[in-house]
Amino acid sequence: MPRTVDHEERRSKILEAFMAVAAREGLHATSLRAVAVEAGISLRSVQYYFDTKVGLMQAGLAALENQSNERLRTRLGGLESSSSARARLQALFAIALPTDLESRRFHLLWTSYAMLAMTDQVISDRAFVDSPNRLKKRIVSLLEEGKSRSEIDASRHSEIEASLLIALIHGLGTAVLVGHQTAESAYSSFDHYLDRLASEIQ
Amino acid sequence: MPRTVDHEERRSKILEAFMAVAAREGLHATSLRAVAVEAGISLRSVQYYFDTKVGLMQAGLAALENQSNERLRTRLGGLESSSSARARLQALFAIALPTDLESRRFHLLWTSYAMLAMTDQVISDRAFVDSPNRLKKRIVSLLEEGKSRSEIDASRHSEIEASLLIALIHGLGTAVLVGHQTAESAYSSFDHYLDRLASEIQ
DNA sequence: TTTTTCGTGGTACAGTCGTATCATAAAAAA
DNA sequence: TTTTTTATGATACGACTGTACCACGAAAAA
Repeated sequence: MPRTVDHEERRSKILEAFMAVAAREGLHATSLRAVAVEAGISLRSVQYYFDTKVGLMQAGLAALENQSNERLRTRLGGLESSSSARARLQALFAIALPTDLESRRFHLLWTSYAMLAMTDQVISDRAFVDSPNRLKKRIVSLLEEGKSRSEIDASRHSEIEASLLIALIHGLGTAVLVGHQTAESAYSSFDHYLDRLASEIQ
Repeated sequence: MPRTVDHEERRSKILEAFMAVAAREGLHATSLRAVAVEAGISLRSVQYYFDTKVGLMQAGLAALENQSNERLRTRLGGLESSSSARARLQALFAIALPTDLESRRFHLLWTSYAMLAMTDQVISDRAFVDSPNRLKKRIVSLLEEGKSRSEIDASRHSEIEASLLIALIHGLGTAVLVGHQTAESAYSSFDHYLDRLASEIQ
């Protein structure tokens, strides 16, 4: 068998092209031909490595979340459990806020996938539940650690606070993405929120 | 001139069909023919009242926001300035949370439009900035009123708090829409948030 | 009554899409 | 060396899509 090509390498190259096109033209307007051109290969090759378009889109979502997890892991790993809970939440926010190209891409595409999943049941994989669950657990343990160090009031309900934080981060991200807020005002708002989260209940 | 038909009535009928199809099939998969079938008219008539597809989509966004504003106005008008700030924020949240069909439709389509606007500049009208501005002003004045009644600590920055509230409402809405949270947990989380918003700073 | 304009139906056109098919070069297996 | 398998190219097909065009009934205007 002449396996002179690395399938995994080809697939990730195509997926990278897919995400690039999707971020530029929109997820709905991403054709197999455009992906092929972006990757510098023929349409047939895209078909070869991802049988159908649905397959490519599912793999695209998985790749998007993998990339995001990786990004979170590397950029947050440096100060994991060494810094304060507040510093780590600020770092998390800085990573998540769609300011640079990669986070913009993630926010845009993830939300597009989410809306797509509401009408096309083909997408609603476990990819949409695994990754957010992981993030929530991470934040919960972060809050618990903060409590144990008295950085966060112990009466806070970590599960609820984590849900609030995720929702807030996503909401501020969307606001920045569509231009309702500047990144600076979002940072400032989030800081206000953290002030209140850390402070004692009256 | 035989103007036996009410243009405005025809247009709103078509727009209603458009939103129904878009909510069911997805904004990206909404064809003029599908809208025509949904409205019970011919493709030609859709073309007649909305020259181009772009025109229909722009009018669709405007109709969506009008409908949402109307909904907010009528359902919130009853307790405007008579109830507490907290009660009004809870009512606002109940209206915005995508639980019933209409709010689900709004959240899904508005977010779809927002993502679409990131790649297609045809959509980025002032529709995307007018309506959110109006909502923010409404919340700001609501908070100011709450301050004047000592329901909300006077040291709160109303602009920032309004931004946080909008982001949180949107974020929780998305979480409920995609199934990351139940409506009940979202209500509970929002209540926790209001607790902290109302309480004194330590 | 004649003329003009409005509203609508039917349909054709050019383009794009995902998918399937056929051929073929290259490399491993025999 | 012969055979088989892998990877890729080129291309065709049917099903859409938005848009344009033509015709015609009806009702207002003349």
